[in-house]
Amino acid sequence: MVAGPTSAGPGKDRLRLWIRLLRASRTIEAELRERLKKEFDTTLPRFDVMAALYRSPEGMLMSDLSRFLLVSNGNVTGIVDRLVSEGLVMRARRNGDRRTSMVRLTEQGSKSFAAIAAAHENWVGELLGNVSEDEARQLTGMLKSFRSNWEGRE
Amino acid sequence: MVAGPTSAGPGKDRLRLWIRLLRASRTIEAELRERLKKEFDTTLPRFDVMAALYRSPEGMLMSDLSRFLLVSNGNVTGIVDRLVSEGLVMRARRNGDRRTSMVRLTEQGSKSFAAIAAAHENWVGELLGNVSEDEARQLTGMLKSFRSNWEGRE
DNA sequence: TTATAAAACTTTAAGCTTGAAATAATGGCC
DNA sequence: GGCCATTATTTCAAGCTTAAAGTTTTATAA
Repeated sequence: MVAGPTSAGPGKDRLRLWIRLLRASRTIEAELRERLKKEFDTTLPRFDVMAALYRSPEGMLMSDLSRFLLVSNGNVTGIVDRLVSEGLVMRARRNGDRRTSMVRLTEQGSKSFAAIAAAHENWVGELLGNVSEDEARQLTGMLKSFRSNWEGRE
Repeated sequence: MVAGPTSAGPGKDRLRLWIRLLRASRTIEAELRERLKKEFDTTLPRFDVMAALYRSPEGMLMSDLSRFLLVSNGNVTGIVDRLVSEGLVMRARRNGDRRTSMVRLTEQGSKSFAAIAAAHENWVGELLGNVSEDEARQLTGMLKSFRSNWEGRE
């Protein structure tokens, strides 16, 4: 979805907006992915999972992770598997329900993430450098405002 | 990159903006992907390639496609291979340079794309329904304005 | 010329991603 | 208790994606 509208007409402005939105996020995403790889030998999906877990020290269910990250269940399984094998994440069995397990960062994972997150924030600040903090707040508000349109869809 | 900032401080507003941008585009992208699959049995990457080719009836080089779509060379090879095997796209040998070939839509591909693109535009109009055309133009302008920051970075 | 570098692609290995099917455990309900 | 739907997760096949290595062709230039 990176190409432009193929003709003129009503509704084209929204299509243009969508295309710009997509190009912007893809460009930034590609740059962040590359830096995560080069500087920390990790990936964006791993970073995403660790970021989610960092916010929930008590842990998260696989389905929580999947819902929060907007990706499929099976996807999360694979990423968590790899993080576990790297010692950054652990699955804790639960007494109540043997179908589920709480996933949380190990101590090593938590330390590791804190370092990456700091760099990550600086990168984003740099990549969005010519958006003033005011503009950033304004844009964020606009994005928030039209979020309601698809909220709860997925 | 879907999680929120892990603490407060300067630069946080840009991080919040980035996270909202990413969530917005991922949500819309997921919805479009699902509809492309259900309604037309195709995928977003295929649609992207076809959209690019539709704009260039004379054809595009693989490297043009790759640059335009912001994806790697090898990636485009695979997608075009599949589109060729489906009869939607063709590689035309060139006399001048035997390393390259012009990739373009077949007649079937062109017809097929036109139908999908019409639906696609309606979907985007619907998903961004509560952004007025005015707001859309305004947001588009803002996104364009801070594009210069990473322009040409790739 | 004829090496040698550069350009355009393709191939490969590893990982990400989805949707669908399979497993396993739980929670009603008779 | 025993059946049955539901829930939570994993597995699977197919396709997407990248970076890096490999191939073929073209351009440079000594």
